[in-house]
Amino acid sequence: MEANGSQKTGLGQRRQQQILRAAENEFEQYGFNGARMQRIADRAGVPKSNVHYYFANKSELYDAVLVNVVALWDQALAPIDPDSNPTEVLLEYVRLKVEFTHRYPAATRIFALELLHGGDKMSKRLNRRTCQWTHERAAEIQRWIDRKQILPLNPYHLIFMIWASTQHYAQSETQVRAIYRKRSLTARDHQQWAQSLQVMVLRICGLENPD
Amino acid sequence: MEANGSQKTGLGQRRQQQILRAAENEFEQYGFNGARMQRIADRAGVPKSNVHYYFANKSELYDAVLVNVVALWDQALAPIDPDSNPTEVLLEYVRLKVEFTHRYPAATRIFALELLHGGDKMSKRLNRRTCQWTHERAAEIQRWIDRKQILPLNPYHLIFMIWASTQHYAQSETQVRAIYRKRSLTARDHQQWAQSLQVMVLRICGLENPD
DNA sequence: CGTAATCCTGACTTTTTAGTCAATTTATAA
DNA sequence: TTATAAATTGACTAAAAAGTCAGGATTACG
Repeated sequence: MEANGSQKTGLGQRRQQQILRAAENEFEQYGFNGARMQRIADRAGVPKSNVHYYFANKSELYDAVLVNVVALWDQALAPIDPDSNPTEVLLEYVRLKVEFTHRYPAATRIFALELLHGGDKMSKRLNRRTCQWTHERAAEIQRWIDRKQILPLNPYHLIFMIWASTQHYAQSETQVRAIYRKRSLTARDHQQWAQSLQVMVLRICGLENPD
Repeated sequence: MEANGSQKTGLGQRRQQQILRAAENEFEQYGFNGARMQRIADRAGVPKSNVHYYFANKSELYDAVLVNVVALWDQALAPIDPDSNPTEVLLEYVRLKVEFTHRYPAATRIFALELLHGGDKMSKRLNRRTCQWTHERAAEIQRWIDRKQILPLNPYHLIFMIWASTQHYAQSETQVRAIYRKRSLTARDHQQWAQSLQVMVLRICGLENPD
């Protein structure tokens, strides 16, 4: 009768995933407090009690969604070859970050919502990883500055600027759409945004070669 | 008995403001759905029924809060002398925007929350004003480019980058604090952020004079 | 004063929503 | 085939929150 990790059939697993996806959309759109168990059930096409069969309560369901979100973020932090030169690293990172935002808008928005609400429910683990990643990256940037490979600047501020900007199309999509008078933002819109951001970052670092 | 705009005494007006401020904090912290009328009453130090005396229901109270937020935003959009040169305009705008974010964190976060939720409740009026302002500013930037006063770039993207970055300290305060290992962000933190952003924007536009 | 308008409030009702449970169906595997 | 576990579900309960209201207190003002 219990559900906690004791699914035997693949069918149960699939149903659980189906509910999880429905929940992700609901939480993205309404946030934790605005989300309704009934609507999540409706989205998943199952009765509400079936949702409770797999997830004891709303918090547990939200936590399960956050696990996915956090896993995605971990992945987004992962790469970047330390042997590359500053230009390559920066271009690649901006491109990846914009692509991520475009590909996982739900995860991006849920993350943003969590931060706005103080990130209490966000796992401590992610926080530690993010901080560590940031300090390492900042140190790397500082090394570039020391070696005169890029213009001097506050490394943390460069990282913040990239984060803030890359997420902008997801976080403020409404505003951007209103200004462009568009119903939705296409892959092309995101590509152009990525390109502009790349140019900006290179100019900030004095890396643009004007040919 | 009715309250709608029929206050005679200044005392009633003051009480209404007091409730409005309490509501602003509550909505900032919990969002519309997470906000509780009881907690708003507690914050304001009055019984719940007194809140209902001034605001018929939660939505009406939220709308009243949004009116203030929108008014602040209007104000933030207002200035900028068209006769100034690009450098002056950009420096001043970045400084103003960061200062605004620091001075009115509640308004900034409520606005961000609204955008994340699609901005349905945000007045159409603000939207039109914002769009108009943006198009005017973009045209102005385009003129600078045409006259070779600044390097070529997508004017809208420059505006988005400034918006996204200037708001970052309010929207992702949790993350920034975690990285800096600080309990709160001071005026000094914001000043330094403003300065960094100013340098970045100037470099993006090719306006930095390295003396 | 007096009285009328405004303001205030505790106790209440209503609505919404999360969460439970017993009964039933469906799948699994000996 | 049949015993057992897993999955499903409608009808229910409990809790939380919004919202109402009658009557009391306070204030403005002639």
